[in-house]
Amino acid sequence: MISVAKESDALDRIASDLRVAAFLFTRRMRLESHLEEVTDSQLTVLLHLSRVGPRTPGQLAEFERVSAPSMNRTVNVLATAGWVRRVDDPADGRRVLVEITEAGDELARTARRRRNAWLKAQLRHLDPDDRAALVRAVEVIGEMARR
Amino acid sequence: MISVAKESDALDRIASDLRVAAFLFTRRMRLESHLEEVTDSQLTVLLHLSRVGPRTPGQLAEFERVSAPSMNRTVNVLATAGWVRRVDDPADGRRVLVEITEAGDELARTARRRRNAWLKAQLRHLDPDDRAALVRAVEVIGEMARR
DNA sequence: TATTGTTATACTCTATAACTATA
DNA sequence: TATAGTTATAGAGTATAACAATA
Repeated sequence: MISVAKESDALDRIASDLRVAAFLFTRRMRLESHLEEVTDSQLTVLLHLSRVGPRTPGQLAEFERVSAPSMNRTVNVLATAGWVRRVDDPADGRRVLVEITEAGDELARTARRRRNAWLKAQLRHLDPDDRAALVRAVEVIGEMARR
Repeated sequence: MISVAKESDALDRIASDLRVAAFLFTRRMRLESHLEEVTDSQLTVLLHLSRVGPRTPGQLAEFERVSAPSMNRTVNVLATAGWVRRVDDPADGRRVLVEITEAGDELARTARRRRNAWLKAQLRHLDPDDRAALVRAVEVIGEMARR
């Protein structure tokens, strides 16, 4: 029974540390983003659209794991700013496709570079073992988040 | 020059993947927290106070990497709910200490258990190599966030 | 004058509930 | 009746600027 308790304690420790690290890391990245035109969440949607092409609001919400109204607001902001446009789906009158504009695509590229600059500088100084662990952990964390 | 470009591209890829993973993971954990009495940010402050004892609002803000007014709002919510109290520093009239109450300490313990449940279940199914990579990566990410 | 805490203000992110239009 | 999108509403988190009190 002792080993079961130890195992549970160890997992507890990892869980707490991981949660705190992810939380602080997310905040720190937002701080180091130096974005002016869009917020972090907005840029994330923009980058997704840039990579995968037009998507419905519902698909975007599911992918980003947020509610439909929440995503709708983000799309509104992006559309008002001219980074995306809504296009009616000719095959189904209920559906709408959100499409990145040329200006949006341009912005996504430059903003992504700016946003990654700080993090890349951090990664450059890691030793190879740590970097390898990080790469594997990123996959694991991503899978857990999406499972 | 090619290898320099490759290195930069590789770092770019890791940076993007890490950012997305941390972002989604944080959202997913908030979703799986099942907290009613406090939000995620509030509980984080509560747990910190529970671990390290009374701290000034300024110290809390610095530790959590948020602005002083932002932390002040969080402390206000916690104080109104009775989870913490403010105590004047007798040695320096400008300073205030934020102290967790007994009820707050009790809440912190039970809420922490509830919040970790989902994540622990995920961790339990990882194979040992992945878990080791995760542990090391958590240290690395935490250091980057706080550097 | 410098430091610590707080208030004022404004904006983003988020969710649930309700509503509209189409299938 | 079910689905997709949207609007209405409300609350939390965040920052900058301004203010108050004390050292």
